[in-house]
Parts: sequence; C-alpha cells; structure tokens
Amino acid sequence: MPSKGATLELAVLGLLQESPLHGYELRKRLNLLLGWTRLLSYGSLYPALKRMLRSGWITEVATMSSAVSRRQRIVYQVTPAGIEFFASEITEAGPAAWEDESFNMRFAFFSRTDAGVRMRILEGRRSRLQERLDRARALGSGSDRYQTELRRHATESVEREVRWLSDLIEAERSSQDRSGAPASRPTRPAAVPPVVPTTTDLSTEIS
Amino acid sequence: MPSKGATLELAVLGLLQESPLHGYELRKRLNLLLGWTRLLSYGSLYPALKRMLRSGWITEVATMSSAVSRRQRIVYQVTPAGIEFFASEITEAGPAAWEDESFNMRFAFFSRTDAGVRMRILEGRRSRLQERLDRARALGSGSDRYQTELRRHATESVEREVRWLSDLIEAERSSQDRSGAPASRPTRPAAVPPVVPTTTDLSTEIS
DNA sequence: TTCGTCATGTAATGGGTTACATGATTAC
DNA sequence: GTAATCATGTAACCCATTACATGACGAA
Repeated sequence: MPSKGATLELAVLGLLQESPLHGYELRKRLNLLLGWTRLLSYGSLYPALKRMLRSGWITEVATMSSAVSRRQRIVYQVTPAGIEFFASEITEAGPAAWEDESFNMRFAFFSRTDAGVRMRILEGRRSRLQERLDRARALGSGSDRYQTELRRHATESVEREVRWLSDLIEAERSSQDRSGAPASRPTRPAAVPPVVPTTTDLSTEIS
Repeated sequence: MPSKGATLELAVLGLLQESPLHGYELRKRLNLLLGWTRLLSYGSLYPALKRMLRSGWITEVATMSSAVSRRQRIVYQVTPAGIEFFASEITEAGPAAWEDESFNMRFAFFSRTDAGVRMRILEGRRSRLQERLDRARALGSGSDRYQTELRRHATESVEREVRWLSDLIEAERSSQDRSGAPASRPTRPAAVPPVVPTTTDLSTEIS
C-alpha cells in the first residue's frame, strides 16, 4: 500500500494507457497534465520509470523502426499489473484522494472512473476545502497589512475552487438524472457539459 | 548562497523578528503564514531550527519563568547575523523570488521591504505567471473532457492572480505618487489601501 | 559544421513526511 | 484521575531538484 504520494507513478500509468510513450514525450505530457507550477525534471522521471519497471507496472517495448524517425528511444507500455494498480488506486476515494496534487491527478483521469467514485471524490475534495476555510476563518486575520491581504486572496482562491466543485457536482448529478425527467439546468452554466465527444488526437507523434 | 528553497528558514526569521517564540507556537504561526495547503510538521520544523542554530541565525533564549506558565519550552530569538541574512535574502529580487512559495513568503514580509524592491518582486511575479499562461496557451487544450476542464480552471486561477498582482502594483504605484498630485484611484478598489495602521496584537501569549 | 533540440541517464544533496517516543500541564 | 493539548524531539524513508555528462539527429 503506497500510502505516500505515488501521484507521479499514477499519472504515468494513466498516460501510458492512452498510448505507449518514451520518456521525453512523457515528460511533456506530464507537464501538460500536472505542471502548471514547477516543471517535472528528468531527474525525477527517469528514476520513477526505473522504479515502475521493477514493480512490473510497465515494460520497455521493442522500439520498432517506424517509417520516419530512427532515434534512440525507449518506449514504455503498461502491463496488466500496471493497469490493475492504476484502477485500484484511482478507485479508492479515501482521504489520500482529495489532496491537491492527488486530486488533480485523479480528476484528470475521470473519464476512466465511474460516476459513483467521481462523485465521492468531488464531494470529498469539497469538504476538505471547506475545512480549510473554516480553519482559516477561526483564526483572525493577521496584524500585518500584507499578511492580511495575502490571506484574503488565498481564501478567495479556495472559495472559488469550492464553487467550481459545486458546479461540477451539480453537472455530474444532473447528467446521472437522465432517467426521463428533464434535468434541471444548474444556475451557473454547467462547467462540464456532459455531451460532446471530442475528437481524440492520436496525431501527436509517438514514434 | 543557499540557492535552494530556504523559505522555511526565512519565514522563521521573519516571525522571530516580531517576537521571540518557541517551536510549538512558531509552527502555528508558520501554518497561518504559509500553510493554506499542507501543514508543516514538527519533523520539518525542529531540524530546521537546529540548522539555524548551527548557522548562527538564531539563539535559544533563557526561558524565563514568566508569571503564568511554567512549561518546558525553548524560546528562540534572532541574532544580528540572522537579521542580516533575512534582509539580504528578502531584498534580492531575483528569479528565486517569484516562485510560488518563495513569493508568498516575501510578500508576507513586505512591510519590512522597501517600495522599490516590492515593485520589482510584484512585477517579476506577474511576468512569471504571464509566461506560464503563454506556455499553456501555446499548447492546445487536451483531448479529454476532464483534462480540458482542469486546464481551464487552472488557467483562470492564474489569470485571477495576475489581476490581483496588477491591482497591487497599481496600488503601490499610486501610494508612491503622493507627491502632490492626487493619486488617481485605480479602477478596481485598491487591494491594499495604503492607510490603516492595524493594532499590533502582542496578546497572543508568548510566555 | 555547427547549433538546437531530442533523448537518456547518474550522483549528490537537501529536506519534507511519517511514525515513533516521551513527558509535562491543564481542564474537567 | 484522566483525557486533551502542549511541547520537543529522532530516525527511516522517500523522492524531487540540481548539476553534470553524453550523444544522436535535423536543419541551417
């Protein structure tokens, strides 16, 4: 039981389930996925891939000499064990699931999560944030001008995320409710409209 | 030159300059200051204090038996070296200053930073965020519904912080401009109104 | 041929988290 | 007396960053 933040590993497994990738490309996608803040370094990624190889979650794939490019690259693929691990980790909606990084990662792969779990994770995340707000409000605003301003801004950010989650939850709920009764539109426009099967882009060069 | 994230050390030094504190109380204040996300653990704090003792930035203070409480506690105080280190670190407005954690820390102690430096840090931070937005926009939104939604929300958060910074910059600028000409009010109400000397709370029990 | 980017790695270092361990003091 | 909180620490583990090192390939 990897109680620690195995979020990098999970993200890799999630991405590799879309298609096999080599390290360099993987890094770019990971940065897209989780990297609004600091960028992932190779010093993190490659050792992680080694660990995952040892764990048997991924394998190196025969780097087939495809038409266009003949570069030395090592393409990784998920194993059944990897898929299973990913599924079990992403499914359990425990406290580990609503931490910042961890939550974002799980959210990114919601398409492969079923509605019940999605709901529990969204709600868990929301109440976690709510707790933070309560804690913050319990303590008065600091004495310092700038510290006060900083806390105000931070608080507003969290409140904003709570609203976002609420919209998502409502959207999820009403998309489940298509049992005949016309789903009542949420007040704010649904953040994730439950329709629109976006075109899958497999064109991004994989080798 | 501790190029690494010495942000914990700096925060401690900043707080201790307000008043001497013991570890337990220090942790609470640090969590208030920097801890909207994960909470600081003693396993981080106490070793950090040891390091700072060795560096000569702080000293243990004779735990004088004050009226009310007779607990075993170790009160720390900043040394002149500590003050100097803090001042020099907080003054240099280099790239290290506009990283997330680092920026927040510096901002929290803006009251002890002069206007020029404040300005450079605020503007540096803003353009750093602007870069992030540009990078994000360069890459199209992902193929996945949830990933797209996640990126949208992240982007909006950053945009919001940019606006916040712009307001602050404007407020700083107009508060410098009190050279006779009545400072033009910024469009949005100034985020940090340059007046109001809040009452300093020294009542929080320090021993 | 040279520069930029693609591509993969390793070693040192630093430092945070978790879990463990202890005990004093206060409030009930 | 007993539970909660105050208060301080240590050790093991994990892992991310930084800096270093190498080299192939493509375009100019």
